[in-house]
Amino acid sequence: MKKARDGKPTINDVARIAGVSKKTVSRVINRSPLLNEATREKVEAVIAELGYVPNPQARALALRRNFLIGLIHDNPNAQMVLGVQEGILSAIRDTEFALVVRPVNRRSLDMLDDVRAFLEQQRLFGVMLLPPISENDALAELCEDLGVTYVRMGSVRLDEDEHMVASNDREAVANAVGYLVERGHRRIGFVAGPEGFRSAAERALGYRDALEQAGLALDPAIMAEGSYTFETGIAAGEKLLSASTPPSAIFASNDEMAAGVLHAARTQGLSVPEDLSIVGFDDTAIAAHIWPPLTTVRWPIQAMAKAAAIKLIDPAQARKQPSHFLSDLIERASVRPA
Amino acid sequence: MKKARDGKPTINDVARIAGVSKKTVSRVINRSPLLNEATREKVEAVIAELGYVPNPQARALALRRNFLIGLIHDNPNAQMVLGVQEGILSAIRDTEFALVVRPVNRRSLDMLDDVRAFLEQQRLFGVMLLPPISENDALAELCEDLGVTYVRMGSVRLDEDEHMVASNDREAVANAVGYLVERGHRRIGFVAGPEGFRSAAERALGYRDALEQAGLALDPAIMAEGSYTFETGIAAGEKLLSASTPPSAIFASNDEMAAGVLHAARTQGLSVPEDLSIVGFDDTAIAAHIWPPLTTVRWPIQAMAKAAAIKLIDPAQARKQPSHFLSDLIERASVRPA
DNA sequence: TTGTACGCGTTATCAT
DNA sequence: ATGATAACGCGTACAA
Repeated sequence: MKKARDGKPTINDVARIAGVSKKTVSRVINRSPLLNEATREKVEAVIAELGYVPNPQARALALRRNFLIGLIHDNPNAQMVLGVQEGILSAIRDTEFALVVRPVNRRSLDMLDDVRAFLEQQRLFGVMLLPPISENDALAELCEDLGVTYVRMGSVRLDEDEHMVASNDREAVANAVGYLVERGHRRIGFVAGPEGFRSAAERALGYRDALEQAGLALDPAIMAEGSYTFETGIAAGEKLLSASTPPSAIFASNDEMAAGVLHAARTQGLSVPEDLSIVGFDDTAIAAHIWPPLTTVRWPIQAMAKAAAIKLIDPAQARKQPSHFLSDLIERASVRPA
Repeated sequence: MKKARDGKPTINDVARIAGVSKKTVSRVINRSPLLNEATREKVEAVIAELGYVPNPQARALALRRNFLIGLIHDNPNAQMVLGVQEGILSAIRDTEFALVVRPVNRRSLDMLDDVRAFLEQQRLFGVMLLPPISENDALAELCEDLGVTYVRMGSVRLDEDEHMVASNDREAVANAVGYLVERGHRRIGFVAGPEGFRSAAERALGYRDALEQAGLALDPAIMAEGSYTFETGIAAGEKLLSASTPPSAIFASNDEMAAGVLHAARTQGLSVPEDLSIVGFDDTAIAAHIWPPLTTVRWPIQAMAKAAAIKLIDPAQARKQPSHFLSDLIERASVRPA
């Protein structure tokens, strides 16, 4: 019999000192109902006294599953990734789960192999997939094959409810453009996101919906595509503003591009919102810090991430978690009536 | 004897099929030098064939240490946290280490208890501490007590080299202000960061150094303090610009406040950089996206984080890693000669 | 209600 | 150079 030598106290130390068996201590830890109240209290006292904390590695080995949940992402934007991390943390706070992050490179050819190696090596409890890589069905399939439960975050329903948490970008954009229509804008330009991004496609659909709803026709002359960057936003803005009949308002599919449009407008001597109204998407930090502050659409990122994490770790609660979230329009100062 | 039943193959499966003992397989995995080449190849063939990957939980248990490194931070800004995560990942790529993140609340009274619980529960290999909480000595002491190795990132040398990776904010700010002096500015305002932040104090010292070096006197009328936010930047800007002799240039201790100063200038009808030059600090996303793009100072965050991670996981390399890093001045368009 | 004996997958000790 | 056997800390049958 060894004493509590150097390291942390173990379940054996607790059992020995409390004068019970390991199993009893184990029952106390796992809140087994069939336990004598007196025994429980005695054991709990010893646990407190020793400052005993169960070793998660040993638990993981015995239970044949660990308590790590992974976040796999391709850095869509820093604000979003951090928001997700906060959301997950709020779900696992006061549990034994921890969050391990794994940035990957979407453009890399061996991205899938990279993820596979990661999952096989770490044997995570489950993973969360962030857009845009969450849109990759092969990735979800890989998780399935490897027996790693997963939840995908996305701009639209990509999977079954238990594997999915979605914002409804199409509807959110339709609302935002509708907001412009309500304010009298009839010539509304659109800056699309890059092809291949599901979010970009959804947002484009939302734009069409709103125009159709308002009885307005699509006009390619005031539509452009960017790649979600500031620079491509400038280029898109220049194109739309040089149309023979330029728009009185522009919806850009993300804030970076909206900032680019703003820049292009300013370069052409236009005032925002006096001469041009602009609406963005994402509500990243830029939105509030450019001038004028940008009216934009915000995902409830933390709430979505929290719901997703709960789906992952708590099957009992999973069904009760919403799978669909509505985005809010954040009204700031970049829009005025036509 | 069990077959490779349902789950992943184990070391036993490999040993049985290769016709050797567990220990031999273990030796192969751990690259023990005293091994017959033929045996090694035979075992490696079986490993490849089975797709065997060692179980990290079992290893952790046997070795009595795991391979998780923690990142504890209080979200100074999203860009920085993500940069650090990337840096750490580049250091642990192709190793068995994984990164677990733990955001904490600096203002919470039980922040220390929170971290203690986290460390006791997860038993991490080591942790990285980000500013501003890395400046908290009690936190470092806690890690020490719990036997968790740590490395702190900060704006100045806070600890011994093996526990520290520092940018030299004082020198960086002195350089930035000197850059203004070189361009003929003699009346240079300063927006300090909040009291209690070591970085704020260091940056203020850098400002004083530069003025002294240039033979300029400190003038409280063109100095203000903010709390690293956009709004406090506006307030500070308003104060400085309403001085009886307003500054021709302003150094703000971070980009958010610089953006606020820019906003204040614009509100007062001033053009930047024609009427006022502005320099910020951090090179966050805002810096490049406001108009005019902000000249600012950039930490080599990823390089610092990578060095810090190597110090943590590889004692052999630790000494060779630099502990001090120089920040770069990023010249954009918010400065012009006086 | 509580305890005994064994398994989880790996490494370490000490032979051989 | 290789193997038998005992840890590592915890959970679970199955008994008692």
